[in-house]
Amino acid sequence: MAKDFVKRSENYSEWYNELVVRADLAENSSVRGCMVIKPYGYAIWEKMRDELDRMFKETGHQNAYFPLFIPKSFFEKEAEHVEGFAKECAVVTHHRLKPKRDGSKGLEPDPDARLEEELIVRPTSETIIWDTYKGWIKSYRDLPILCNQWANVVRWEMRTRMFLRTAEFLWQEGHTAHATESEAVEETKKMLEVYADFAENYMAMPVLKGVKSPNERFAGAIDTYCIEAMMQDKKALQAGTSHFLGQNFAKAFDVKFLSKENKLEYVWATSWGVSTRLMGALIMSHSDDNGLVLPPKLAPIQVAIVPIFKTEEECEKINAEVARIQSELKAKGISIKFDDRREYKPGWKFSEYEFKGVPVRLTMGARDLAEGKCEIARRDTLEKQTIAVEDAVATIERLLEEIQANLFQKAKTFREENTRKANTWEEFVNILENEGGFISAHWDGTPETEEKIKELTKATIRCIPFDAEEEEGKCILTGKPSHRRVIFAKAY
RNA sequence: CGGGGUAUAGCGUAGUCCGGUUAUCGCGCCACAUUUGGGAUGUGGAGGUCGCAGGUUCGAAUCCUGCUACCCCGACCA
Repeated sequence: MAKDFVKRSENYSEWYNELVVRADLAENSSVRGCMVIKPYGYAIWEKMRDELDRMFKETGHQNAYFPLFIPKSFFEKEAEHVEGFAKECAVVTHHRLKPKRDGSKGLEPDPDARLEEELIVRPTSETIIWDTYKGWIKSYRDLPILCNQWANVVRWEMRTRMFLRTAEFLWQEGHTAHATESEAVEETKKMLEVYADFAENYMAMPVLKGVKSPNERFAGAIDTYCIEAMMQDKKALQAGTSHFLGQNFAKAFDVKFLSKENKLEYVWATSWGVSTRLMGALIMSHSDDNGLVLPPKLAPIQVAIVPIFKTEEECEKINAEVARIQSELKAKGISIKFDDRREYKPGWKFSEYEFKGVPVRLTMGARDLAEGKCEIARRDTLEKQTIAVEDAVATIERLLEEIQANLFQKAKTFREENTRKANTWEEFVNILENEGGFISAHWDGTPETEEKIKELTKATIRCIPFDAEEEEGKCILTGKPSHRRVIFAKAY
């Protein structure tokens, strides 16, 4: 079974170049470009979802749910939005099947059951939500509306990649409505901060915060803010986006309100989302040749306890000793898997918890028991130490914090080591070819130049960092003046 | 949608060019025994519409035609 994991996961190696991850999180289903997320993988998603959900609620948001199907006409109302999504929609045209008319076996859509108007399986919910908000908003007293939705969406991509780009994926999408532009902009920024906080403090994944260039902007947005992370193969991954939509959707769906000044005004909007792509980001940020490495705050199992015994009598004695440690850890809210399965040998279990990314493993055998000791192993560094049983709880608690901090620091150092400045085109191309990673460089600010650079090198502007310093320089491609550096990289 | 490739047991595969005994091997699975501090060993066993549909042939995993699905490279994208 274990080796089976290894073989299958060789498919994942493309994510890491040389890295091989033995993680049995998901598998392709027979449906094109979709994936089945297996229980252990889903447990990680649930941990992420629960933390994000808590953060959303702490910032004043509520959950709601909107329909999966969106009438085609809704998409036609916002010009840029249609253009952005029209090429990748799943379209429902019929509501009934019947046996094939030519008598061959199989079914076909019943021509009599054709829908008057086609339904689109949501690729994102702006349109149906704004159509709904129209009925909710009459006065400034109805604002702001701060809703979030946990849902699945479908985008019929030409090419799919496990976790990063599947035809159907799980995500959350926040959609807010505000009375003023400044309040909406503030909301957009606030939610980007929530994402950055989550990425860095829970996923232990450092991110760059910034604004997207026009080419990379969300279809229908005035501005798209994003967090960008660097994976272990030095490619960039967009981990989350927060969009300031201006009054585009309010105008398209005619959502107006009476202000305090008794004037009829269009509503200001934002939307923001993160998806199961974060699972890919998590895997690609920390994993090593032995499998997954999970940050303790998101690990479904934080501590695995493996007793080693020959006889049932030994087993009982060890279990009794371990039970105490277990109940103390549980009281502190630490999740534990106590594994005294007879079916597998200890070595097998060690490997299993390693490729599942369990942060800490506690092992106790007859030898330890006699000496009042146990062995503690940490997943991030693979170090093992033997300690006194009475120190186990405190040691594990400290280790979990240490691992969380260490993973973040390691990823941050890696990113810093692989972020370089380029001042000329030669330098730029040279870094891309030989080093990879992020490149901080000047750009003349035009979409044409960005497009040209992408064509020549496959590198795109990941973001214009919020903290970019004012600095006079020349565009690496055109030599035209520029006032700040932007971040280029090859991206997923 | 363009270019290239693949489809044989739960997984990974040999055999296909050049048609011919009972379709190969490894992992996994089941039983028993010995094992248990880093993925145990031995013996025995179960498991197959050779992607689907036609065709050629005495005979097809193998040759021909059509279809479908998946993978890789492009264009697209969270």
